[in-house]
Amino acid sequence: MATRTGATGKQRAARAEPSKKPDYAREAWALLTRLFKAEKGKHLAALELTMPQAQLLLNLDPDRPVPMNTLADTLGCDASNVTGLVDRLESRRLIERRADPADRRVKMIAVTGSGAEFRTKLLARWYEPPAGIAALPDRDKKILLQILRRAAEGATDQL
Amino acid sequence: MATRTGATGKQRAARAEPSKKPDYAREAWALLTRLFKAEKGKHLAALELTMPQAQLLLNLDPDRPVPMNTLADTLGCDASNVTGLVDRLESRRLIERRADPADRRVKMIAVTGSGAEFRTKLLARWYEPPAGIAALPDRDKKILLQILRRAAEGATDQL
DNA sequence: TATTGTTATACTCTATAACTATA
DNA sequence: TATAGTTATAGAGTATAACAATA
Repeated sequence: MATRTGATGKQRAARAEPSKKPDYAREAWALLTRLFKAEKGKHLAALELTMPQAQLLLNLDPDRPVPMNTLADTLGCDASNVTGLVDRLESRRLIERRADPADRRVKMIAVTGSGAEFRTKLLARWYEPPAGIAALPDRDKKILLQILRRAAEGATDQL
Repeated sequence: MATRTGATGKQRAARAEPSKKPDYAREAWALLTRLFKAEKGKHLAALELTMPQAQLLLNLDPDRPVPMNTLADTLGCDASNVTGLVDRLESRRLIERRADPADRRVKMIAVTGSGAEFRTKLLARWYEPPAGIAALPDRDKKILLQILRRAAEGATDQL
């Protein structure tokens, strides 16, 4: 949105043809886009996880097993898909299938002891800000968060 | 997140054990992490592209074909992988293989006419900031970018 | 009948190794 | 011999459809 072909306010010259005005938000987002790719990739490689496996693990509560179909909903994928993801994570002893006494069709996914430990490491890394951001003065970090929170409020259910 | 076991005013006490102090950068990054997943997913679905296909397309210059092996380097994947990606994109007539007169082993990947058009749409979407950020007052956007640029400078080659 | 999880099947992405055709 | 691209193969992610067990 906001093409604003008029060309008026700030930008003095630079009214060649498309009359591009500086798009701060777009540039910021482009910057972040590149960062994300690199950061998440590093974490996944370090922990030998794939993105879907990490998502599954992050969406588990070590204290409360969840049915596989709930997991499929949470991850936004088909149930048949969850079977495979759980298979692989279970083979690493990070999670395990448990019976549900209330409904014998259901299998509850629980985080194992070592899985909980592993998940803690994952969680610590996953939201760790990139070096450049972590190195910002506290004041900047605070402003950054304030602005993003404002953005989150503004969008109905964006964040 | 943020268990804040201490339970006090601002901070002051709260020196239970982990003594968690508010981590602005971490919270900001967590916020952004969720946003990215949703945003990029939307774009890819809308254009019927997979992430690697989008990356390939974005890394092409419509005005200058590149050898496949260069593409493999750029994408950071194996050459055998590029073969398949190019196959699928070529079957959609978005790109095409061309001979290199200088070296008959090489195949140059060029963007087709409709491919260039398609890529323009992709590019427009790809770095489009989320609604919440786009809706921020211009002043906030500007500050956001300034801070991120500072972060980019700070990190040797982070961004 | 409806639901939960699995299996069968079919794509895509990914890497490694082997192969072709060039250099 | 070395390099560019392909093919063969294998494992992971994904969805759809069919199926078994259980509600």
